[in-house]
Amino acid sequence: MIKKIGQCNSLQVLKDAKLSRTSQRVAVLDMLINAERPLTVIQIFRNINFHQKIHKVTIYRILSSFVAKDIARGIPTDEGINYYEMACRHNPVHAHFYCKSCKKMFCLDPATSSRAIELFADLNGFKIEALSLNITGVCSNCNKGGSL
Amino acid sequence: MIKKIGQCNSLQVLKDAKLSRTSQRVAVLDMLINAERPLTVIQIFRNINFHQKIHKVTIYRILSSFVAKDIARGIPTDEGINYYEMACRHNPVHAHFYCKSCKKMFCLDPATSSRAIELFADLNGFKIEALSLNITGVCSNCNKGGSL
DNA sequence: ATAATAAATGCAATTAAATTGCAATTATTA
DNA sequence: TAATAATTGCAATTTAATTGCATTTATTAT
Ligand SMILES: [Mn+2]
Ligand SMILES: [Mn+2]
Ligand SMILES: [Zn+2]
Ligand SMILES: [Zn+2]
Repeated sequence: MIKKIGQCNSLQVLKDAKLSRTSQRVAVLDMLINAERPLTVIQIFRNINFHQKIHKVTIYRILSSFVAKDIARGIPTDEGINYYEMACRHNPVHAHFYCKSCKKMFCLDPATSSRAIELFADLNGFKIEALSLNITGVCSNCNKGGSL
Repeated sequence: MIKKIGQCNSLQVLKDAKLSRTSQRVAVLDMLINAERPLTVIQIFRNINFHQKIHKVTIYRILSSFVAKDIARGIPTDEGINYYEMACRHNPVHAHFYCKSCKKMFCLDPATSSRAIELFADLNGFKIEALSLNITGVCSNCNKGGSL
């Protein structure tokens, strides 16, 4: 499991991506930048709306715009829920672990992840747009009754 | 990409799993056994209902029972749709390629897949229940205008 | 073979994530 | 500061999947 290291400046990220600077986008982006794990739309919605009111649909649209601009990436679970994380240079594509118990998603070691990903580098004729390696199970905290 | 080799007998599979033998279960199971790629509920529904009437909800429930008994496994896509394939001894867990264009899912080489999967074998304290390695993109057929 | 019991199915209604249309608001640019 | 373009809020919709319940079908015991 890794911890986020690299930090980005949300205003700079938006400027580079040529996305207009709205308070909603800044709020969502700051949340992604500071998150220590991928977040769902609902998690972002709840956290932001503690202080600021943003419509849920807006968060869907903001995240879609981030994904389109390669600012963020979406990680779908077995259970059909999308988690989002930064897709900046500090955070290359990597594998994830999803805990069915606490519903948290953990980022897995990027070195091991990239070794796995490289194995599928040449699927001749097939154009690869995204690769996801997801493990589902129960996290160590939940295993020892941590969710109580 | 691989082709299905191993065959199973649907009646025997149901008996071994202690699932009662209904015409609906036999139809769904035969379809999975003979499929050359994973199928969605809708695909199964359409194919079966060409000759036999089965309610869509029944297919959902049948597939859930198959997954619970490890007869089949579900493979979710980026787009939130579940594909199903046999989970018998002839078909170990492996990676998949999902074509966004034609919506077909392809099974990838199980040898390469298992090498990738082994890399994540020991996540200490984390109980692994499922592992999925999914690549999304455009298949070779669609790449050369095959979907036209 | 028949009756009793248990399981599976069909149908309608529901859930929940995600998407869309459109009017109102906000940001960018000239 | 005004004009233009983009974004947001809200309501309605879409769609995969799930649930409750009455009916039908399969399994089991007699
Ligand atoms: Mn991650
Ligand atoms: Mn497969
Ligand atoms: Zn957990
Ligand atoms: Zn294709």
